[in-house]
Amino acid sequence: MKKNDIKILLVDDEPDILEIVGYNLSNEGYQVITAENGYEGVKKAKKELPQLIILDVMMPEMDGIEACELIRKNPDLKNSIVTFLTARGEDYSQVAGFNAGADDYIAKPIKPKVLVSKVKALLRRFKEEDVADTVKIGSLVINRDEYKIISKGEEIILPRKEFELLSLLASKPGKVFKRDEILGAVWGNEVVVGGRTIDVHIRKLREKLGDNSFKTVKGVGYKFVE
Amino acid sequence: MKKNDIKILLVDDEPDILEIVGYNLSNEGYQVITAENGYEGVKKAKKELPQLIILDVMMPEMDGIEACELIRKNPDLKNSIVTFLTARGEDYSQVAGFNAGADDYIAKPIKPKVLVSKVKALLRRFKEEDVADTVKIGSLVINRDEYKIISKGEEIILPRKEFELLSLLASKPGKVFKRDEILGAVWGNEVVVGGRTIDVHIRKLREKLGDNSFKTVKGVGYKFVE
DNA sequence: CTTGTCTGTTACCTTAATGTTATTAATTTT
DNA sequence: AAAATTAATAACATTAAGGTAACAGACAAG
Repeated sequence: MKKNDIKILLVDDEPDILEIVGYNLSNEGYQVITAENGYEGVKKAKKELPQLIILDVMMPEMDGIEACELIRKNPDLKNSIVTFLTARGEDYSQVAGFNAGADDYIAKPIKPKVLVSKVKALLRRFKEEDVADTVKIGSLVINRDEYKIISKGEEIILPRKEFELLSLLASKPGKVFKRDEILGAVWGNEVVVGGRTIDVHIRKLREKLGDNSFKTVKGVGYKFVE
Repeated sequence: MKKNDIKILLVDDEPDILEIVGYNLSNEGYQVITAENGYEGVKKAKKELPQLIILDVMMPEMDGIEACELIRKNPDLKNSIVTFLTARGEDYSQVAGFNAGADDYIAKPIKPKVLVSKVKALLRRFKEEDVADTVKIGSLVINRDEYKIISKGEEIILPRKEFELLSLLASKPGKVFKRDEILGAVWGNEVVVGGRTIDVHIRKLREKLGDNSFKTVKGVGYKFVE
């Protein structure tokens, strides 16, 4: 997602804040939408579906807490990040804010540089969560980052060797991997293990994923098919 | 920190201002350093490392904005407070000032009493921490500034290593962190510690937060789940 | 049909990796 | 400087991953 595709909704009743913060964020290339009270903020949030919503806690019409609760109830906005602006020392609003579903808060007085870097950090986190390091083969999702497999919607945690083996076979669906290839890739070239080792691991995978995916090619090796 | 240990750098090209403001601040017990243009101001700032820098926006040689940018580039001065002196109605310089990294501004004409109380307020703020850096993951709230966390409404204070470890794992819930990744991030790349060190710290965290959050992936590492 | 080769399966064993606890060293606080 | 807290290590316990042996079954060739 390009930076100028990112919408940030800024809700505060003080025009000064809107101007300074808005200026800095626009300057960074973000698309900034503003609202002057909670009611208007929620309305614009629903319409614009911003990635990030910055809410002042104290506002006329509808305060930030209430606005946040309403935003969290909207399914379209459940992936948006909500962060509060809170005056220093307002411990209560922090707690209430988190309870209402906020992800973070920014203390006033606002320092533009801190704000911008905080916004960047929040958006980075947002992006990373969505675009995990995953590979999909049919109904199988392999996530190297989390060392886990999702097969038919079921999350499966595999031990290292099994994970590596599956990972290898699934890296080229249809290709037959010879036994030496597999040994070299999963066990390492120097390591020598018994003749039945691969079979056993294949068997465990078949057990955990349902057999149909692993085909035996006698005298040659194994392959993974969808 | 005693009041007479506090250095304030005052940069303005008008001798009148230097005198009046300087007099009032000295009277309050602050140590006042002056400079007559931006260039000289930056030079003195680097040498004296004042806690507070008051910069006039409009100056010959080098204006306040530029001076501020230079000051902000110096790591030794990153904790110093910078505030501008700006003529009333100079909206642009306010915005530009904040953008350059200023913390506040003081409008001319200067009223000594207002100035002094503003300075006091700024220095008070300086003593407190910057901006609370707090992150929420599920029912866990991590406050990097205060090195404390809130788990299930309970406030828990963790020692540094444990905090860093939790902080790392929780920064990407679900991701499996390999042992070397953890060592690199928490202990530093050069440091070599024994093989059981991570386990022990994980164990302590499990004790304090209830085990369910930390999953072991044998042969790989650990992950945090909600 | 028989035989030999190859893979599947099971149960078991070994070992590597992690968990646990106590103790010591280092650090911070008072 | 003493006390308290935290960090690291060592030593041992526990667990589960990985490997193996032994046998069963399948398949192809003769």
